[in-house]
Amino acid sequence: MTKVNLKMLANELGVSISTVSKALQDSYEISPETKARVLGLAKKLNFQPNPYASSLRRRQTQHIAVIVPEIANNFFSLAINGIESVAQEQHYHVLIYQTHDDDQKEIDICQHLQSGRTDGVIMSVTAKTQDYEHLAKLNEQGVLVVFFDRVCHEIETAKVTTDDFLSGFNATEHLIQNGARQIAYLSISSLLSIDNKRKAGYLEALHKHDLDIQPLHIVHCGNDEAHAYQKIKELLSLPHRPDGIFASVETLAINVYLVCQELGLRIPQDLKVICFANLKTAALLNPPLSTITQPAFEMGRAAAKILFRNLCHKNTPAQNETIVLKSTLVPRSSTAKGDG
Amino acid sequence: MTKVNLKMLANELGVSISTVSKALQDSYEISPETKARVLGLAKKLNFQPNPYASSLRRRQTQHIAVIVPEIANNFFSLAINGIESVAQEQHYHVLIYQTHDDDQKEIDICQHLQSGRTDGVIMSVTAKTQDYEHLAKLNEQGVLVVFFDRVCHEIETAKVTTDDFLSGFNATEHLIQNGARQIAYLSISSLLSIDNKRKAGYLEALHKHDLDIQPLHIVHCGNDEAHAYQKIKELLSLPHRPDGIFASVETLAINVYLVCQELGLRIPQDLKVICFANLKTAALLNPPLSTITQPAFEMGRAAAKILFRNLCHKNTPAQNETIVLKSTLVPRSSTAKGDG
DNA sequence: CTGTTAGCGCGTTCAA
DNA sequence: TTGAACGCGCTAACAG
Repeated sequence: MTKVNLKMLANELGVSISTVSKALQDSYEISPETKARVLGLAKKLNFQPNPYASSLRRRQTQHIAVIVPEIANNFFSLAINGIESVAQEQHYHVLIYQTHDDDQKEIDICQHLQSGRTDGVIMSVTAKTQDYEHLAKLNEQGVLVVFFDRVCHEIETAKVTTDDFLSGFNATEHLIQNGARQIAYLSISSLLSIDNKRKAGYLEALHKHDLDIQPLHIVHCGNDEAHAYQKIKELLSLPHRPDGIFASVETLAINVYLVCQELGLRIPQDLKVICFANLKTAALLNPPLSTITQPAFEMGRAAAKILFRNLCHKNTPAQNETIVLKSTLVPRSSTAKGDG
Repeated sequence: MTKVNLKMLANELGVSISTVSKALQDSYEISPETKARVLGLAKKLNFQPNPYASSLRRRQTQHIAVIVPEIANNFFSLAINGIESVAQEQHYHVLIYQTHDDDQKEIDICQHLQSGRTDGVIMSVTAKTQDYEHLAKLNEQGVLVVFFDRVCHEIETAKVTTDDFLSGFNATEHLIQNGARQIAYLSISSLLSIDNKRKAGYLEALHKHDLDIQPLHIVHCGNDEAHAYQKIKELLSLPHRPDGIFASVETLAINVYLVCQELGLRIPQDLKVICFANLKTAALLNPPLSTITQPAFEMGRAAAKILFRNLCHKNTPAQNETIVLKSTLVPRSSTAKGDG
């Protein structure tokens, strides 16, 4: 385990350090013969330049950071998958951080990332993030930021989202077309723009179809699973129980499903349900639920691509456009594969 | 965006660079007053030491790498969650790499990680990994390696697994006790030790109960989803169709479920099924399947803890024990929440 | 208690 | 075409 570095290679070959360095970078100032000798020995000794020395000198870390509320989540893990796939192509390395939806943790992480550990950050904010200073500061420090899904509109930077208003509208209309009249909306946080947009779409659909808005039918479930379960149970135990539910994220949908099992409510006979969910999860649900699926993998890839584009043209002004991808609504009739 | 570094702080305060450095590390050789001044200015200017300069000098990267086949997988994402939680406690940073079960990609990644980018690696090997040189080399280069779940027994290092033989045995016996006699085993790869151990447990259970082993009932499904689906469909279309199935990983279980839907096979009337699966996924399946759940999060935490323990005592010989955690078998009677 | 000095390993001038 | 020298920002040995 002897250190193999530039100096060592140089000694071995009887040339100078800078010659080796240049040869390894295929510089035009080095003769083909020396290049060959250097590359030969480097291969043989399995030389890898020290990334941190390189970073220090070149002022480029080759690292990007991904900050998400939770890794063990169908949406976010798929998005990370997409990000990682682009990073590999670019020979970049991906650092992962999770906030567990704790805004203080988000602040700590961002604070740390001002150290220059990464060239860029791809993130989805916490459901509790109200203060944007830590995000603004990252930008100021020259760390490129790209938001995806849970974006922060107050910061001027690139963003990748889906068409949440339209999805919310379509989802709600889908329920209406299937006969629901008392439709509830399950929210995680009114601080999240995605949540608000989906809710706005929901309200718009109710409005269009002249349906009343029941304040009791807009339920803030939060992130805590047990709490969400309880809230949903209360909702479905109301005297004027809704006959339709729009769950704005997958975890809530699963809780709806579980509560229905407990209360003995049949889907879709007693309750029409539509939810945001990953395709694979959706395939498992039985009785089947209509679902809206976000292109999580593609969102990750898109976010990473913008980041790298901006990294490459660091001198020119960054492209701060918002990319909006389409979610897809998959209707499922419970009759298709019923086993009753 | 002026650089704030040690030199800048030193100039500003009229002291030397090393004084600032030591003060920031709360060294005993610095007077309380100067410490206060230094810390004061550092806070004010929001100084963060450059991590790469630090790493270079201290020969410690503060990075660990996690290599898994797939991030978007219930088991692995939970394990990463566990790893990340320990890393945050230790002020370490987690680099993520996925192989997509491509052994060449695994080799490339390990090759790269010999550069000294990380102090340690936590990994689950590919289903195609046969050659262990790249893993051995990592070890030789002083990069600590800890395997979890898909371990490589040929390399002498710490490992975290679950009791796969016993789980396989119990799973199979569970099916037998529920009346199955022709039990099939769905494998992903005979190169994986976990797969082989589960299969060994399965065979042992058949043996104990004097049941014949049908070669056609041991099916290598591989990693490709479509291929697995096809294989399972063929299995369930055999003239002597099995009346029980043991799926060795979650993704295969889901395919069993889907094939049953397509072929109109009822679980458990026509087919008893048991599978390895995440608890949340298991809760969704309807009709319910009996499942075996690995403590993925705890496995991740355990692996990370061993790694950090070994990192702290880098001089003393590393602890290369194998930690074996327990999986839990959750039987599910289809009568509990039937809706037929 | 503080400062001077010497690297960590690499990339990049500028001379030769 | 090559090499000597410097510095990225930081830590650590040693002097004062």
